[in-house]
Amino acid sequence: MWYQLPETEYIDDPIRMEQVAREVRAHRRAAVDTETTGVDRQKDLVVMWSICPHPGVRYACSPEMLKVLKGELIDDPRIEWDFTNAPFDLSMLENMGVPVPAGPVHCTLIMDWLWDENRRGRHGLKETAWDHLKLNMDELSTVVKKQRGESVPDAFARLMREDFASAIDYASKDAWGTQAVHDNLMLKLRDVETDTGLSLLDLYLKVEVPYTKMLHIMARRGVRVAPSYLEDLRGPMQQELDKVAREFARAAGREINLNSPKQLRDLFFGELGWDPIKWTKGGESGNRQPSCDEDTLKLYAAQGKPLAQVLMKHRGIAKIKGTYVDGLLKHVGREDRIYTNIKQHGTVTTRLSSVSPNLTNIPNPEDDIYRIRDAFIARDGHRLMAADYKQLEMYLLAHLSGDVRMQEVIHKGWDVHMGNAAITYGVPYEDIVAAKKEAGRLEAADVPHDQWPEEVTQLLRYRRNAKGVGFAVTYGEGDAALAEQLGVTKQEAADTKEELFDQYPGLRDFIFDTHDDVVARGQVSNLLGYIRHLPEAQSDWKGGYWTKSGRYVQKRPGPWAARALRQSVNLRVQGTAAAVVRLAQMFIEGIDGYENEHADRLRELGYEQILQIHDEVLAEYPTEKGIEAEIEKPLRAIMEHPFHDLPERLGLNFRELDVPLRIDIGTGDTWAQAH
DNA sequence: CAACAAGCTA
DNA sequence: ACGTAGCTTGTTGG
Ligand SMILES: Nc1ccn([C@H]2C[C@H](O)[C@@H](COP(=O)(O)OP(=O)(O)OP(=O)(O)O)O2)c(=O)n1
Ligand SMILES: [Mg+2]
Ligand SMILES: [Mn+2]
Repeated sequence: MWYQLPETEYIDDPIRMEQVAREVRAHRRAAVDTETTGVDRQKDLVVMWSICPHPGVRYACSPEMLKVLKGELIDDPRIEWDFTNAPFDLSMLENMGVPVPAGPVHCTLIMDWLWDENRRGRHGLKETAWDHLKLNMDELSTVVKKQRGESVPDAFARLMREDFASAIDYASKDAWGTQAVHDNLMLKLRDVETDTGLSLLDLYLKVEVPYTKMLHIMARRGVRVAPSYLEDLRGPMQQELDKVAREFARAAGREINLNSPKQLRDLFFGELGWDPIKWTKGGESGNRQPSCDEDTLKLYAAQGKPLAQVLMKHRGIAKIKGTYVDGLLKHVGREDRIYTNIKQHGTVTTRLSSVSPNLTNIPNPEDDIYRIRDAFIARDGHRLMAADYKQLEMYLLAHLSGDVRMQEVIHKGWDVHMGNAAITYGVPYEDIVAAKKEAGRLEAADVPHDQWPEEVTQLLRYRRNAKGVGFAVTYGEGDAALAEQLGVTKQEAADTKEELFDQYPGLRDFIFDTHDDVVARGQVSNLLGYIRHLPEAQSDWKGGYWTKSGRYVQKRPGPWAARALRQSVNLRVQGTAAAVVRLAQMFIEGIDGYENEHADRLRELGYEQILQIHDEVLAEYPTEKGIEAEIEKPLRAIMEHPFHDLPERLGLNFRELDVPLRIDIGTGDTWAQAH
């Protein structure tokens, strides 16, 4: 069935709008798009909106007509809503007093991402309408000549004044296009069967659709910060920066922009004749230059070069100030809260991403001297609770690989990262266990971190480094890089790697099996069936032929294929971790289809999740005596058993993994304390 | 404006 | 020849 683009109709009459509402109810669906005063999700308002209940019509409506949407449609659980970038439009509608719809919320960005995760940057309406349907969506700039420095919303507002007919035509086309792309992608997703036997449409409808709404609800809550905490850091940091820059200029004999890698490179490796130690990646152009990064500076600092020492100091401060002090303050909005934009389609592994600002890379308090996470606090009368999975991807590796030794270690409650630390750094496992225990005691006694015994800090650092080593090695790190990371010779690094893999022989098999699979099929998937396409695993191979002199040249992956092989292993684990957290978050929220008694209890207790940091859920809860123990019960029940109803929910035949899942819970007045 | 280097997180 | 997955800042050179 194919429809021409219908004529547009402008609706500004409640009686006519009621008729449109009847059409929506009859079709039980509508695509909606909003034109707004700006792109601030907390503040901006709707200046015109469009609705499309079926391909034969398209309406542009005045803001007043939202009363009918609100009064008659939005609370009807049978009506399904289609958007392109649902969280944006839902926010704008909420700003106009229209609540979150009771029915399913679809988003073509998510559909297109699920269809092909590698279309990054091309999931938008213009691109999908063209790529899937050869539909040409107007750029606003072709309808109205955008003036210099004018934003899209401003240009649309001007169009409304200068050429109203074009404005309603442009606006209603987006709702119509959204509907068309939605319908097309529904069919495409339906026809892809995944490795678990589910179709992509199953995953979309049963997991992604409710998740869109859940994430929107969470994102609207925002996260409170103490602006004064950050503001108080500014002055001292700037003074320190200035002081350090003067020291550098004195030692160098002239003024240098310490933020300019190029000026520094000319000074160090040109003028001063230092030997380059590392080279930059050279990016797309492959233009590799001597590097001035921290690793390099460390080496020269250790040789007693004051320029390197001073520059390192500058770097540490500049980064934190630019990104986390000045940067975060720019994003503080209503009620001293930061509202990050959470992208459900932000990664190729089904993890989330967080932008403007990114709240998934706030410095870890363990070695952040400015304790930026202390600026993150709860609303009045509340505290923060962080729940972070223990060694999540190691646990999942144990399950996915079936490695008996790793499963045994986990069943006994031992810590895989500590075990790896013991091997890598040659310290007794028991000492690291004891250090962690001691750290818990010190934390409870409110002893400041800089007063902890050096021994304890060091042992904890071993665990953290071993975490990095363990994942790096599993995901394909080479001997040279590991040698660099550990500060040992290449041979020693190779031996350490051997020893780590020998602990868990099943890991090698898991890695090679995954490689074989991705080479054979050009794609891999996580435990639920979510797909990652890796065509380079099939194309970029070298060798496999006989030379003229009769020698066989072994087949080996080229650089692109080798990369795809590493990515394939990582996807199966990281992607499964993302699934664990997705399901847990929806059970916590008790969102559409994920209603459960634990969620009811959490709601009753006033528990509200406000952030996800990949394997951590951060939440606010009311300050009441003994409430933590009450929250912990349902929270653990949910997070440690995310697959408990998978047979009923998705028809998959397991409820638990071969290993348990465990979480660490921490609470405090600040995010730093909650860790 | 895009490309790049650097550095922060999981 | 390269652990994976991200985002933001500041400089540079068109
Ligand atoms: N350098 C790193 C750090 C983390 N991760 C991935 C794997 C981890 O399992 C997951 C979560 O990060 P955590 O810091 O929470 O690490 P773990 O959950 O493994 O350990 P912990 O018990 O300390 O939480 O992110 C990774 O791939 N590479
Ligand atoms: Mg974590
Ligand atoms: Mn964790």
